[in-house]
Amino acid sequence: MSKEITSREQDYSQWYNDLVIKGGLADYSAVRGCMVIKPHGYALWENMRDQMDRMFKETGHQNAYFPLFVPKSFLEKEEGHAEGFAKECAVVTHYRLKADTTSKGKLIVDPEAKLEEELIIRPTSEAIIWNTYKDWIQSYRDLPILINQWANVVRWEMRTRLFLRTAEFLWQEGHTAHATKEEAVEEAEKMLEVYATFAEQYMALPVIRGLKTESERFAGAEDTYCIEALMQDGKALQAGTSHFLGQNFAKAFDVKFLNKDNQQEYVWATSWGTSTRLIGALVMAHSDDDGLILPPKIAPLQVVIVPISNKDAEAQKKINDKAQQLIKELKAANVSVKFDDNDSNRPGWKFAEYEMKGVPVRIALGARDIENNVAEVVRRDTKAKNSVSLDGLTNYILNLLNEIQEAMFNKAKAYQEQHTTKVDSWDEFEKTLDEKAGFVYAHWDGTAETEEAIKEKTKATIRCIPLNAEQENGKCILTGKPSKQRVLFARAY
RNA sequence: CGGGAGGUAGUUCAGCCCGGUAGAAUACGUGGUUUGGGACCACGGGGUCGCAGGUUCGAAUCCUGUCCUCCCGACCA
Repeated sequence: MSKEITSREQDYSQWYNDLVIKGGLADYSAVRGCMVIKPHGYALWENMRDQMDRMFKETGHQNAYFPLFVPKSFLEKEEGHAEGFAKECAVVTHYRLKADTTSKGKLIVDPEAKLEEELIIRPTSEAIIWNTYKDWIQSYRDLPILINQWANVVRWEMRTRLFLRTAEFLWQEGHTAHATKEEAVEEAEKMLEVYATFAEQYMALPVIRGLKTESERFAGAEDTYCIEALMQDGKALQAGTSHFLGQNFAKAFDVKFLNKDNQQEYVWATSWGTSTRLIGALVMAHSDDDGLILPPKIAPLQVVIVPISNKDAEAQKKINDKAQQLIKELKAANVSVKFDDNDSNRPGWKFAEYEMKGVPVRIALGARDIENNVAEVVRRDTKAKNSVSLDGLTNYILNLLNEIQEAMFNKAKAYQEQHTTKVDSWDEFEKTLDEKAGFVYAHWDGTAETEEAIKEKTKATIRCIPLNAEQENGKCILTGKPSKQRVLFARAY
């Protein structure tokens, strides 16, 4: 990342937008606040989705699908939930258009076709799902219900940004119902760990696991667990959340079950979600000025082979034959590989193009290499070039992909550690945020007022109260009141 | 909703101050030469200058209105 970019927020925004657009992930669309996810970006999402889906299934969940439309009255039922989302809902009021008799070729909303009850385009699905669970649950034998849905949701945000905050986005949302509080809490914590594992092992993105403060909690939740990641501009990004919903939705939708003692009880609930925002996290955490750098485990394309064309037909044939053989071997080893022999672009153009797209490994093959029985192998993360023997090249590539995956995580981890600071005074706190940015661990007196005052003064928020953190007596940096544990502060997206 | 910058070719933009034939780069098409870090030559297609009024012999350019986009704030479980 260039120095100029760190210095100004606007430049960083520009840098990020360029990476997303030139990296071929997505583009702005004709619809305000919505983006077009292009094939490269969608393939990346599919890889992430498939991996997470496997992990959900391994933890006993099943997929299902619920309606896009939520009747307004459903959304109203859980008060906190309704308030939290009311300001950003798209609303369907009519079901028909008709020709405008005063203006040829134009359509108007048919006033005759007004819906009796407005439909809200889901900003999240708790309401419609709990309305359904009511019919599914009678006895403790019906529990737990462990369901996940892959879907799109709409939140009418005032300001949007590619992947990070779009009006419509793709996500998964898990919704579970349990017989006991303990089981529900365990579920929420288990899914947080699934997210953290996915982020760290697949996205090469180190995260901090924690609990949100009351003011940052999900609308309708008792507790919100989250994973927080650090971006290269020193700002934090919430990368996934898992909520313990208590009995709030069960009470709102009257979902009771008969327990073993033949007594009616409200069901305990969780919900958890991650979205295409993770792609934004990936871009901001790993990329450099030459483009995206994608972790091998989720990169849509892991290896690209660029032939260095040659006028000599025989030499050219040798290059192509060798490339085909390589492709066969790599594919057999489950590596996704592309041979770009498109003649309309020269090698240099291709090098730059695949760097922009973040392909982890590039192999260049020219007549000179064939003569020496080698290939030029370049890794995207460090740009290191190596001349590698063609014998055993497939094994070399397999090892290299693993090495890149690991190196990317280590680099991001080191960055996070370097940009994590413990502070004990207000001056130190402000100075760190302004001059160093990143995560800041500090003591807080536990009140919402102090949290708000700190946000007001510095724009920094409490990202989370870290889980399993050491207990330590200290004084709140703002009020000086006693505190037992440091919390994680940062300026955030 | 406040502050700022913009809307001209598919894209990025120049031209506007000082009114007079609609421009560049890039992308695209055809042909050729090329190919080890974003090639070159030739020819070609492509724009009612955001929209609506006004001033003028004449408006991308000046005036008024209006719509939209982007960035920064506000907002954002």
